[in-house]
Amino acid sequence: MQHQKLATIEDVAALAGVSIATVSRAINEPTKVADETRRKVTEAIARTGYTTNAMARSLRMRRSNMILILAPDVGDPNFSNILVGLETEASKRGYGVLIGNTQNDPARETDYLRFISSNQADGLILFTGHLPYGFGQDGTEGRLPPMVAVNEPVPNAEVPFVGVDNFEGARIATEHLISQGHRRIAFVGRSSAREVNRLREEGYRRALAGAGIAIDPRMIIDGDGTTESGRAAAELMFVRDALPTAFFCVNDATALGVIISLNARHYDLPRQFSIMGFDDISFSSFVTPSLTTMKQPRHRIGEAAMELLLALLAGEKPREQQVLLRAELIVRNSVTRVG
Amino acid sequence: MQHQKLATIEDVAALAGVSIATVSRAINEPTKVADETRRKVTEAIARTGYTTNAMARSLRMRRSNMILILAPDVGDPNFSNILVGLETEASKRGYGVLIGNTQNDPARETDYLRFISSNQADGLILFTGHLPYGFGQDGTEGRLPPMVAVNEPVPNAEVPFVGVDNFEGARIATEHLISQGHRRIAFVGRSSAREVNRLREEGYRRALAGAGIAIDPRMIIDGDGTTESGRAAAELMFVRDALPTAFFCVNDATALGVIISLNARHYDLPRQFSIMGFDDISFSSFVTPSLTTMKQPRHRIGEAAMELLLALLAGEKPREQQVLLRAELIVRNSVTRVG
DNA sequence: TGTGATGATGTAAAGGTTTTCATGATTGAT
DNA sequence: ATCAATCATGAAAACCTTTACATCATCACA
Repeated sequence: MQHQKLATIEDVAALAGVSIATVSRAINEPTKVADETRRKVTEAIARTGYTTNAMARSLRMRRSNMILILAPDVGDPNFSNILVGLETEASKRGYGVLIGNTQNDPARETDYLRFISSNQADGLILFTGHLPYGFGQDGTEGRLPPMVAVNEPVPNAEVPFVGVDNFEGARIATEHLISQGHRRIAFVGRSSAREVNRLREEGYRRALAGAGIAIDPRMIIDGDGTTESGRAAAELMFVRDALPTAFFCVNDATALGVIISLNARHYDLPRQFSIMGFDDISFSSFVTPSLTTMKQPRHRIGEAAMELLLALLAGEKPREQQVLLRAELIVRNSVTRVG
Repeated sequence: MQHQKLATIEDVAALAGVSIATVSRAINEPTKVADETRRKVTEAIARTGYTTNAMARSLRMRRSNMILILAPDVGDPNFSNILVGLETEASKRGYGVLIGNTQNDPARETDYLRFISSNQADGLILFTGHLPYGFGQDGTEGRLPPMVAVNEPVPNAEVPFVGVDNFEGARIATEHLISQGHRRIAFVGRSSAREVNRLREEGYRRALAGAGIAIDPRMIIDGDGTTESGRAAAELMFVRDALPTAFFCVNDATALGVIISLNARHYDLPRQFSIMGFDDISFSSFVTPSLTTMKQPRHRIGEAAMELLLALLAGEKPREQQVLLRAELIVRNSVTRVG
């Protein structure tokens, strides 16, 4: 390009009057070179404006110091906040992050593997909940790079997972509703296909059982986690004519749907119904009534995941197969005392 | 690492019984090699599972096929949706995207330059609104890589800009309010420091002027674009006792603040006040009343920016210094007819 | 048949590092 | 004074490509 030719290690060596090997050592293992020599090299580097060519370095070292992040939807706000944590930690350790938006398209997933197989990335962070399509096929078998799953665990695979403790979080959320006097508590968002939903339902059940409250199957409504599914679920409850005093929703998006439905029916919230969410996404504090919810420590999840991946990369064995971080109860206005 | 040794071009050449030069050509300029030879090479590649080593390739070609994206806040939802467009277009053209979260920290900005100076990235997308701190200093002067600014133009620099047409969008928004019978229209979010705010205010003024409505300086309120600033602005109007019938807010976050303030004062929206936003961020459709706003074509902005950068990279001269995309009026419930 | 052009392939250099191994110098111990 | 150990440095190989240049065969045309 228009780049004028950059200084190479040879230019530095010439200017400092030493060999390129010495320059390399002065940069990477400063203790192994004499003080005086190091001084000369340092000065020569400053004078030439030398920066080491990452490509040559990666070629030689067989590692790129890059991490590939594979996510089904980069636009998802839940993703982007974790990304901040991932990026922060990576950058701190001298790694760069490469991002791949798969849209759940197998072709794109496969396509991104070239970054791995061509040595452009040393490790992999998976938001997809499954191994990239194309792994474990033909010759690539067994050449899986170090990787860590975030957000969504990878079933049937030895991939360490970092995420929020959904079971425990859901239990705490439900217990909060119980502590406010609620006995008829709906769970909105049952889905056997989604591990996250399953775990949150488990936590809900555990809390009810712990309080000696019998579980009413009519209080458990299917849902896929979208706002629309929350709206539909609330409507369904009116049809069934089995009304709770509180809705525990599998996530904030679902809770929003429930609120929209109840507002449309002109109920006075939270006086007539309490709503509890999970995730604490950005608009949860702005909706009316503002949403009481469980906050995911997204930044820390990102940091922890990257930390784990870099440890793996350094050859350490993971001590645990999963790292679960605690969700935090955020009390706002959508839950109120009853009875 | 645990990676077993990968096949190199030499393995392929040996298996196909040709030289490595021929293999390289078969891959990169297939027409330049005989049909029969190409067939043999293709088969050998399949058999060995060969993928070309990107590092060696980049080293030799002096280009990495990577784009660095520098953003002050990767968690910002406005950013992440543009990112999807950037990524889509890049990926389609065989480029990868590297992301750098600067948090407006000069040290981090400088740090990310190593990706450029070490040849790890060929071009730069800037969300920061200014050249990275450290550019144009000392020796690096004049070694600016191809770059494109997005979201926020870079003042006093020859950096092509891709973004929404703020002036025109604000004009359309204000005209919409006028078409609904509004005459007393406030502008919330004046800021001389922010180019975006300045342009939107310009559009607002033009629309009023076009309709022959005199501008009342009490109707123009300062604000930095945050939700809190919107709330404060609305409160200020009550103090001043100079009330409009409609608020045109510099962005949706500000509009949200205005809505929160009006709701808290128990006004019936939109009957008593109309509110118009700008941006169409995710929760705008969920707030009550749902927000009438101007939608930024974020995906297309991303695509257009990447397209432009890749053209620059290919040596083309940009035809225009800026590419402005039209915002689209999204009519929801927060604006109603008056008078 | 001879000549020049065209086409397919191979040889080798270049790209910029890191690192092994060798070399000499210096130090410390005997 | 001798020998071994340590230390600082340099020469050169290796990492894996792409590509300029050379070679050789083939073909068309005179």
